[in-house]
Amino acid sequence: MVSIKDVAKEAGVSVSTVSRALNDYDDVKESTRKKIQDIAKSLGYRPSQSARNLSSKRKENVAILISGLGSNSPMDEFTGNMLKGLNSYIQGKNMVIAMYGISSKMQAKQKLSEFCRQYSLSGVILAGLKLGDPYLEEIKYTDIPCVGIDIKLEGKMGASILTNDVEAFRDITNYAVKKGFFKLVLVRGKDEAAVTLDRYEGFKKALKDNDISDRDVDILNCKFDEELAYKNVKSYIEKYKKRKGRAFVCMSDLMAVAAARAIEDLGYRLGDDFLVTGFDGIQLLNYIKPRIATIDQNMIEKGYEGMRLLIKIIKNEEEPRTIYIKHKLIKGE
Amino acid sequence: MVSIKDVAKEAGVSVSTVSRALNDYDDVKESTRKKIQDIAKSLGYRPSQSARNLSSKRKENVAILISGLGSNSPMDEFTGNMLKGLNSYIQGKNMVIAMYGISSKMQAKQKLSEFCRQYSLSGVILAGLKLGDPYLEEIKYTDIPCVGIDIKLEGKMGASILTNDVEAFRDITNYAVKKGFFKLVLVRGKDEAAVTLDRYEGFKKALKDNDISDRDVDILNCKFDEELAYKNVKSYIEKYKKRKGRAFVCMSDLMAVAAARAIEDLGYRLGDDFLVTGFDGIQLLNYIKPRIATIDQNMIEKGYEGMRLLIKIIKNEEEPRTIYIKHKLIKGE
DNA sequence: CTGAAAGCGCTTACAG
DNA sequence: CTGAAAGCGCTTACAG
Repeated sequence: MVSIKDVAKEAGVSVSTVSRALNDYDDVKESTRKKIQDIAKSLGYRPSQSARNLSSKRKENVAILISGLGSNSPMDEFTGNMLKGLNSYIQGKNMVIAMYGISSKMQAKQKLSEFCRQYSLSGVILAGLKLGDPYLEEIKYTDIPCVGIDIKLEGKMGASILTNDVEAFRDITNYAVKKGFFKLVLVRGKDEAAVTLDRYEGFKKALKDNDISDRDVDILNCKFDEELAYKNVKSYIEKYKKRKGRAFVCMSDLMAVAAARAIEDLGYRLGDDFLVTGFDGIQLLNYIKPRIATIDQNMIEKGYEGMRLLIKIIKNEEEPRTIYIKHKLIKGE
Repeated sequence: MVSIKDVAKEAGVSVSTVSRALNDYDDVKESTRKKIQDIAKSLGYRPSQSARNLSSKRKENVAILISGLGSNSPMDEFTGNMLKGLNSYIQGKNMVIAMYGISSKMQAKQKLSEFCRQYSLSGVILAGLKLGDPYLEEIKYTDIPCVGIDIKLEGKMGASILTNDVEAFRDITNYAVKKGFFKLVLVRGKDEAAVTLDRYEGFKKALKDNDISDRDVDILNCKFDEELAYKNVKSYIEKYKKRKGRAFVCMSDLMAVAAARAIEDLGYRLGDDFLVTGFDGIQLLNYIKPRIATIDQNMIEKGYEGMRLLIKIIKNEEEPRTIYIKHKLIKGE
């Protein structure tokens, strides 16, 4: 295995010169640099990251820490796309990102700062964190740049990449109303999720936008559970048989798909008798007919922006901040 | 940041003793070890991986190298689930896995051995590799343990985790026949893909199993392309209007979904007039009615086994070899 | 512009 | 059972 020494020997210079030449220090004669670069290349020399981490202070090692990876359930589309986004940013930048699974349990055992020291990390992206996770608290006081995906990070080093759930849900609700459905049924997510509250706020804003009174609104608490959504929507319709013309405004696509199924199973026609809208923008919707309107959260973009911001923060070229990724309304049929 | 020195000082011993105590060497007095462990814990000490990599020969750093991550398309379910599987193996094992995107282009620029040296890797899992990728050739002669997911790796250090595509496709074809469909239409993938050839072989075996002659078989070349499958199936049926009772045996679920759509769009009934079978076991099928029969490739298990095998090989507890992950026939409606 | 030298935080023969 | 010391492969003040 070829080390910096081999390059130095071959080039007839000292290791310090090799190091400076390869790291683009400007106090190296151009001809020397050229020679060293050529030799390094021909030898297939690659500096050991470990040695670098050990000797250098300024390092740019980043990692994505994902909570909930260890389980045996299929990977959700959001996380997958976010990973894609991360990687598309560093692609070609000669960078590398490590991925670590962090359960709530392990967060309790090892502090984030310890973790970062152990793996020489100078910044992390955090995904899948839940309210109440230990790292959330620690981040408030840490000096390691952290970027939260879909979770608000506090503290002077905490940055966040979010969807503006309030506005997004307001948009989709307004869309339903514009389609002519003035009586709304909110298919709601679970209360513990921060997004539920935001989306609910957006819902209420849309009500105000359209002067819709609470009497024209019902709420089905479905906790982001498909089966529950199916059951609740079904029994809701059965209960109020004659009351067609309602829009089921759902807080997730999966609940929307379940709602649509319930409606069709009862013999009603989608988009006509009832309207269903979703939220998330998952692939599945491309295969369900008629097309359900939804909000695309643009997870690839979130991953990309998260990575970009993290790098900039580490390089001191940007300040930690919250970035809202533009959502996109996808119309239905 | 607390280092091994801090622990040593606090414990009143030398750093060598701390190192040996924490690494479970057996030449340390039990009381000393206990004291050191307690102090290390209370101080929140974590050994620096970089320092370890540099000083120690035996290391167990592993990484997953994924080709095709840099693109902007959504992450496919297979890769996502495979990642889940990997992580579920190392979960709780106090291990960590790095993830690197490797395009074909970058493979040409940096040899695998150089890559592994740069990041102190003692073994890698390779996913998404295509026939003809540079690393495939290099692996034949490398001494770094490599595990290929869904790709056959050669050489004394090459291991592979595969689906037995021949048997799996034979199974699903037999299933179609058992359902009473003796006239088969193979909806074929692209020729360049290794799996296409294997699945075709399985298809032919099933023909033999059931004494089906070539005259009762048609082949639609659809290249794993949904639109092509839709078009081809549609025009095929239109051409032979009266010939109902055929089974479209598809080499992928997505093509199967397209085929099913084509059939329904023509006004025929699925499972009755025509049968459609898939291959892969993607989530989408859970939402399409009637349920399309398929083969579940069990990607989570593949990731899990890949990780397990790699670790064992590195520890010299198992030899590199090919493992076929059991596929599962999922019946349709 | 270049080199000698210290040092990063560990591990591991070696000596006792 | 324990410690002193060398060494892993780099980076970076410092001297010239």
